[in-house]
Amino acid sequence: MARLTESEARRQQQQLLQPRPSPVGSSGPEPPGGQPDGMKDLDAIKLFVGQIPRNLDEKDLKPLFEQFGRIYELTVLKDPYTGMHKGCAFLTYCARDSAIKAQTALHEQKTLPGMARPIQVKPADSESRGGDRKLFVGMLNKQQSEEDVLRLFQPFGVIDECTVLRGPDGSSKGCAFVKFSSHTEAQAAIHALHGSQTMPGASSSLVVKFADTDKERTLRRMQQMVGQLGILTPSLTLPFSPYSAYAQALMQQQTTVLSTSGSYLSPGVAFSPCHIQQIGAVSLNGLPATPIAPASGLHSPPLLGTAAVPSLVAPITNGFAGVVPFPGGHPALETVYANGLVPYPAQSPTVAETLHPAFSGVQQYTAMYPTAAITPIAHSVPQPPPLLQQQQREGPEGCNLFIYHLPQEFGDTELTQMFLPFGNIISSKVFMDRATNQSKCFGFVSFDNPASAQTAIQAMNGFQIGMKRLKVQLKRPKDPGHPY
DNA sequence: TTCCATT
Repeated sequence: MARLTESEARRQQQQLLQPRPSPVGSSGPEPPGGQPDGMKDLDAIKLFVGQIPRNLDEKDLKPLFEQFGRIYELTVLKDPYTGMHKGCAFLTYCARDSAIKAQTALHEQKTLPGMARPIQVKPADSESRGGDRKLFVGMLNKQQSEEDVLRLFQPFGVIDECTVLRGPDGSSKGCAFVKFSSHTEAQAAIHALHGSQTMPGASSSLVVKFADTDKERTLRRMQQMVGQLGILTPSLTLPFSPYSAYAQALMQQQTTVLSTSGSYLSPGVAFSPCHIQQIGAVSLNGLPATPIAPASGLHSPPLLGTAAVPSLVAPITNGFAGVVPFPGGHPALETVYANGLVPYPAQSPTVAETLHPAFSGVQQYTAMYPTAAITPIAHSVPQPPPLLQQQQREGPEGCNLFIYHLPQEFGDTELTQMFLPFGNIISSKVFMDRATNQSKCFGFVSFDNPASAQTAIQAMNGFQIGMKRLKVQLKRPKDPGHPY
């Protein structure tokens, strides 16, 4: 709560500062009251500025850019809900010429303190018409540099940008982005190059396709997380499947993307609304929830609960691909789906029809997972941080969720895992009945930022598990004015 | 084998 008021105050302060002193480059004093922010040229260019340290705001950045001309508008991009600095900004000079000078002088030329990569100063996406022109290039070999890729693509048009993706150590990830000046050129390159050759050492032929959109990227990430959850928690996968929840969350995330092209989904994670209902039907029919969980059935195996979850947090929160401890998919996971649980006919079979094959799928799955198979995974995680052990730490206001209508079988671990994809979880707790040691079917999850909480609400509120629908809403803030 | 951010 302190954060919001702070940022509001800052915003107000900035507004007060609006009638600012005349910029360095301008001649003579401003006419009082006149020319509020000046006029911008009709052909002015809006610039995108990237790689800005998050502790710099407009007033910190102004001096850097003013030396190239009078600034018409400079806006640091912030998350609309949290006010969190996004590390980039939009900049428009009054004069087109200033923008060009700034781009020439600064783009990739200077690295701001604390940044790993040089500052980006280039026309904003909104400035360029012409839709898709950025390509993803896969199946390069790791020796190929930007120059090599450039050589490959130059014949098809003007290349605005060419980046080989690299790991933290600078080694190539075997793929690249190439941005052409037009969609047509990009299309031509795809046509000519995709599958055209196999780079020495690459496992298959060159991939050239349009790069993922933001939406596709988000989806892809969630899918990766879903995959990891399945690997980490085989005992939880069925029948109260986080899969079904995530599947629906995924469905909600995407609007038209998947409905038109589901081709890039792997079979194992391709869901349809029909399949989700099937999974729901299974759970409401009272299948044993966690076949290899300890006797109580209320808690997950400690190894999973304490070790596996934090290991998942790392890649989500800091994006270090290198720390993901479980490369590749899991064959057993495929098996479940291959054995008829998910791929039902689309007709809407009766409950009786769905129950049997689903049940056999469960049996088969658990049979392949003696606990011994899980243990090495948990052990591979060094120093399990006591993430779940800590007492209910509340997040800031707006970060804490109340979740009701949880399945009886859900414990803290399940709750945590269900909400992991939406952000960094500070704490999560399912409330238990003291007398019976049974879940009260509600709990709390705290994120470290309100945006994650909102995302989680959007994705999970109303989600159907079995006969119940989750209620996911902000926890009522403790109001000191109303002690009761 | 999908990136650092695009109001």
